[in-house]
Amino acid sequence: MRMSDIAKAAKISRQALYLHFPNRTELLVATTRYLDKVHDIDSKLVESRTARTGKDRLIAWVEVWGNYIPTIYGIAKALMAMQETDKEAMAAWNDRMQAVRHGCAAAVAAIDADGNLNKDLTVDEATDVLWTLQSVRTWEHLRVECGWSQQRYIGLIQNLAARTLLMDR
Amino acid sequence: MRMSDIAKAAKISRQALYLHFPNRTELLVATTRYLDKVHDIDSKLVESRTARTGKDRLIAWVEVWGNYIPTIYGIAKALMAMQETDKEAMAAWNDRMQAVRHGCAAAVAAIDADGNLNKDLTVDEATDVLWTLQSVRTWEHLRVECGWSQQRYIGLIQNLAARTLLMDR
DNA sequence: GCTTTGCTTGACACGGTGTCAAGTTGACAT
DNA sequence: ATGTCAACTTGACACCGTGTCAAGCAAAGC
Repeated sequence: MRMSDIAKAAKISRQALYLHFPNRTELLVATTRYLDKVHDIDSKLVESRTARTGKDRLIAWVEVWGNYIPTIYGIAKALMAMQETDKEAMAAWNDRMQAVRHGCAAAVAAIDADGNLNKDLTVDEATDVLWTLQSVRTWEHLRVECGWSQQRYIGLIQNLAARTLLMDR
Repeated sequence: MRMSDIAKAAKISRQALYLHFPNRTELLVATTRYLDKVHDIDSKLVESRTARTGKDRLIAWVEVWGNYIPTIYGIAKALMAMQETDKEAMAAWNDRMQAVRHGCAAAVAAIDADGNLNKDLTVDEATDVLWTLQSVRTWEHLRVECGWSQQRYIGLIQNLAARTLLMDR
């Protein structure tokens, strides 16, 4: 997606884009912010925190974030591609991914509070594992490379996360 | 890594590079082939197949491939970055990743032959899951983003793969 | 001594980003 | 109706990295 493509789609000149956004990176970042607002992701995340047990919360969290990935995937891919060259893009993307990590940490904390966390893992390790399983790259691999359905993806990650993070049943 | 950087490192002119490789993609692809040859990855993979049980084979396979990732990571990253724009780079990378998938499939088949495969998963699903856990992106996420050591990474993936693919103990 | 091979220098086209200058258009106030 | 301002347009250009082309050089092999 070049600036000229975006301009064409918006039916303005390429130069007019630069009147609104200083550069490509800021345009992409602004778009993610806009998507977050439109889809009201924050309130959905809060909902996932109302679950009673840590396990339920984990399942809910995986579903909420996992189902949000498809809506941001296009932008996410573009932003990830710019990370190598653009420091600002990197910072913006890392910032958003840290927010996801906090979601993971909250779910892990809830499990731990139940005394239900797999004893092989520290809280930090468990958070990293969940964060990795929930990453856009993992979603991309299963959905795009492996051709899985969204439903199957969600089900697998829930299963994987439960098996890995919860104490042996 | 620009062509001029590579030329400088090789102490030849940028143009001389084009006398040896038609373009950047082919240079990168040739480098992966060279690395495979130098590190003799094939024979290492064969070794991992001598393990007696499916589980042992899984553990060995995760270790062999997981420890090879660091040596190809630089090239892999460059090749992955070109996938969006360059069809040839995409084909080359996919080809190599299919080889990894075959390794995953072999390990899963060995587990299945032992009658030890998690009944929630088909052979194909199990292969996809292992392939995802073993992907360069997952390695990158844990080692670079999360700052894990190589040893911890290997241990986790072995643990995760065993917990997910093997029948409940 | 002549040819071939592998390299060099230097120039240039192309595509994409970002910048700059000058001109157009329509809304609004006076 | 006139002036002003904001939003936009067109068109040009610099920069960077890839890939191409031409001409020249230097050492090896016959």
